[in-house]
Amino acid sequence: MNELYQRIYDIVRQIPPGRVTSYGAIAACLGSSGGARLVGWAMNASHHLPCTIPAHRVVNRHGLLTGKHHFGTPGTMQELLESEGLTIVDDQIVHFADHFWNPAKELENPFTFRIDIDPKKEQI
DNA sequence: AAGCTGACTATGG
DNA sequence: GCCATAGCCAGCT
Repeated sequence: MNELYQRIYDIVRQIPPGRVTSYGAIAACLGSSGGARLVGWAMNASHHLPCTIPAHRVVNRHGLLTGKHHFGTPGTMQELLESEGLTIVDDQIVHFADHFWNPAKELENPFTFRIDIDPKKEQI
């Protein structure tokens, strides 16, 4: 568990300012597609952690600031993101796809999975 | 020990 | 695109 958490924190720490990613992307980078909730729980646990985790750069797949309520005061997460040059409207990141940071791609790890092929269309 | 909850996501209608 | 369902893992009651 500590190892998995450490890996999650390691990825979150590597998110460059002004960029955001999603729980699922991190989970997928670790190999557990269904572990998106675990990432959220790790973020929650990161609060009482000595090191600083930019959890505000992690949002859900819609770019919605679902975890803003866990930053002590609601609005902190949005403020942090806006201070990095992002725009948030209605708790949602504007041009989310444009600021999205894919850990599996940016980190260039071996788990890089390409979704070039569409299994539905291929119909092997 | 069993069940519920949660900062989630994918899929089917 | 929206709603309902299911799968997922860890922690808490």
